[in-house]
Amino acid sequence: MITIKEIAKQLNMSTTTVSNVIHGKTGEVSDDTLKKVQDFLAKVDYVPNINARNLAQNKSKIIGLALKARADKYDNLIMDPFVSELIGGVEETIRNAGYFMMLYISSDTVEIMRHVSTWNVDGLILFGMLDDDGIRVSEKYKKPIVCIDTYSIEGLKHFTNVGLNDEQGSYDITNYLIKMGHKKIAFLSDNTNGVDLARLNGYKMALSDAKISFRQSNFIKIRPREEEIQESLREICEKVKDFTAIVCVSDLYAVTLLAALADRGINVPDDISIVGFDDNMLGKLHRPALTTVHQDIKTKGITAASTLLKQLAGEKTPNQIQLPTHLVLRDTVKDLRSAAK
Amino acid sequence: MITIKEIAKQLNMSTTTVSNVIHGKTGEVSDDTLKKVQDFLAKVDYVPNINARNLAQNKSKIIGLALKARADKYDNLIMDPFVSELIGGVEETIRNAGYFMMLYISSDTVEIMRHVSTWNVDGLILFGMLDDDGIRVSEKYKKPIVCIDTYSIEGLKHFTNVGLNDEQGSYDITNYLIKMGHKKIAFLSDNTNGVDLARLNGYKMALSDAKISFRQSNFIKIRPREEEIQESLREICEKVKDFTAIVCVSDLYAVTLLAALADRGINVPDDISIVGFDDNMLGKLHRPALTTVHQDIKTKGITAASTLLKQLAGEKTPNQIQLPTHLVLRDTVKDLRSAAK
DNA sequence: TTGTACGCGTTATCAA
DNA sequence: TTGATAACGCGTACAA
Repeated sequence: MITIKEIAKQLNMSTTTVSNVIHGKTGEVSDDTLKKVQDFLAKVDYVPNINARNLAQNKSKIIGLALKARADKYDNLIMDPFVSELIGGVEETIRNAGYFMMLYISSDTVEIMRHVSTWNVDGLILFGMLDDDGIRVSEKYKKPIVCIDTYSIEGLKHFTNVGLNDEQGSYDITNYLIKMGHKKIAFLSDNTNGVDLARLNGYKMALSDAKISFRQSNFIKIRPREEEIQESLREICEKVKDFTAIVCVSDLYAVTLLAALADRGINVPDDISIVGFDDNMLGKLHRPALTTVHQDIKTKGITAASTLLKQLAGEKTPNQIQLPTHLVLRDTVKDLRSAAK
Repeated sequence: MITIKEIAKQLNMSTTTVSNVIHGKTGEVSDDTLKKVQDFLAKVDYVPNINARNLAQNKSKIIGLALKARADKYDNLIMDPFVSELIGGVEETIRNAGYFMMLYISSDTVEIMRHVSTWNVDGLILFGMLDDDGIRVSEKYKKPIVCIDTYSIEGLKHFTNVGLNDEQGSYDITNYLIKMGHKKIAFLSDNTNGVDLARLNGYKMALSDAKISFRQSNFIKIRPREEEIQESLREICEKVKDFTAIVCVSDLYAVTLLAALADRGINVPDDISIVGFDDNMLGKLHRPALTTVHQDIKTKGITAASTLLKQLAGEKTPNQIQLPTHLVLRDTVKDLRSAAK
C-alpha cells in the first residue's frame, strides 16, 4: 500500500505535486514532472486510501441500499426474484457512476440510520419503508434519499419516490378479466398496506366501474410464513370454487397458488383463472404461463439510483416517478364470453 | 454529526477520556466522569466517523462480496435465485458480526481488486472466479479470501473454498435415473468449466459405473444469451427424442427446458425425464415439480462468511469445505422399470 | 511551477 | 485517573 507521501519522497518532490497529477490538474504541473509522476504511478500501481480521502473531503462515495425487511417475510425477501433484480439494477448504475454500494438488510429503521450515518453515506436508497419510518428518517438524515415503492405519506413530503402506478396496473388486469366475462373475482394478498393497498384499490375500482360489488369475502389473505403457508394454501384452494378468477398481488403468490391448485387437480384456466403482478421469471417459466402485469424491476433499480445520482449532482428531480406497466397476456385466463352460453 | 473533540470540549475533558468511555475501557476512567460522559453521549446521539476510525487503525470492517459475472450471462446472473439467496446469507452473517458488506458485481478481476484495495477491505468473498483469476488475485491481495464454488487450482492453493461435492450430487441423481431404468441419459449445460465440469464428471462416472458409454452427443450445450435462447431451446427439444432422460446442470436450465418442452407438447415425465441441480424456488413451484439435487445456498453464504470471519479472528480453517447435498425426488422422472416390459 | 503546513476524526502512546 | 500529542493518508490554501 504505497502512499502519496512515499511517492513524493522517492521522486524527490512534494505531495502536492503528486496529488495534482493524480487528480488530473495537469495545468499546475510541468510536462516533465507530469510524465515522471505518471510513469511512477503506473509502475507502483498506486491506489488511494479512501478513508483518508473521505476524511479529508467529508464525503464517502458510498450509496447505501437499505432493504427494510418485514419481520414476517424476512426469509422470503431475499429469495424473491424481485429483490435480486432490483439490487442488480442499482449496483450497476452506482458502479458506473464511480460510487460504491453498501447493502444493508434489516427490519430496524434505527439500526439502518445508524449504519448510514457512521459511514457518512452520500445518499440512500430505501426499499420497504413504512409510514412511521418516513418521519424518523427525515429527522435524522439530511442527505438525498430515494425511496422505491413507498406510499408513505410522510416520506413523500421529503423524498423522491420511484414506483409504479400500481392502481392503474391492477385496474387494467382486473378490467381485462371483466372483459373476458369474469364477474366473481377475488383479490389475494398478505396485507393491505402500501403497494398492496394500491393494487387492491385498483382492483376495487375496476369492479366498481363494472358495477360489480366488492365484499369483504372477495379479499383472500395469504399467510406466507413457512410454518403456515401450506395450511394457508389449503384454505385458499377451498375458497376457489366461489370465484372464476383471482387477482394475485404478485407473481410469487400467483405461481405459489398455481402450484397448489395443480396439486389438487384444479385446472387453470379451465376451473379458475389466475393473474399476477410483476412479470418475473417465475410466471414466465410456469406452465400454463402466467398472465400478469409487467413491470421492469431492473429499470426501477436503475431509475432509483440515477435519480439519486442526479440529486447528488445538485439537480432537481420530480417528487414522484412512476414507471409504466403493461399487461402480458399468457395462458392463465379463461375467456368466459363464449363459454357462458 | 458531533465529534469526540467537540464532546470533550463541551465536557471540559480530553478526547482520550471520551474515547476510552466509548470503547468501554472503564477501568481507565473514574466512575464520576464515566457517568458524565455516558449521559452526554446518549443525549447527543454520538455516531463515530468510520473513516477516521479506519484511518487510525488501518482497518475497514468491510467485507467485500465480489460476484464475478461471466460476460455472456450477466443479465441472468442477478436474476438467478441462486445469487440472491447467497447474498442474503452472506449479508446476514456479516452484519451480525459487526461488519459491513460491500457488494461488487463485475466481470473484470482487475477492477474488482482495485476496488477492494482502495477500500482496504478486511476480507473478500469471491464467487464465480476462474483459474487465471486465482493467480492474479493471490498476487495482489494479502488478506483473507474465501471462494464460493471455485474449482480454480491456483486459487485453492491460497484460499479456502466453500462448495459442494458437486460430483457426488451429480453422480447420485444420474445413478437414480439409472436405477429407474434409464440408459439414454443426456447432460445439459452451457460450459464445461468449474462447477459444471464437476457435475459433468459425476454424471459420466455414474454412467461408467453402470457400463453405459458416454458419447459426445450426450452432452447438450445450451446457449443462454437472450438472443439465442429460443433458438437454442428449439434445437434441444429436437434432440430430446434420442434420450429418455436429461440431467440439467441447474434448476434454472431444467425449468427453462421444462417450459420449452411443455410448449411443444412433449410430456414430462412420460416422454422424457428431467432432473436439475440446486433445488430452488423455480423447481419447487413448477408442475410437475422438479426432481433435483438439493443444496442449501443460504447456508453456503453463511458458511463462506463465517469462515472468513474466523480467519479474520486468526483461526485456522480447512482449505476445502464441502456442504452436503441430497436428492429431492419429485415428479419429473419416469420409472422405466415397469414400463419397459 | 512547486512546496509547506494544516485540517479532517479517531486511536494510541506516553507523560503528568 | 487524565491529558497532550503524534500518527493515519489525503487534499488544499497559501506561500515561495
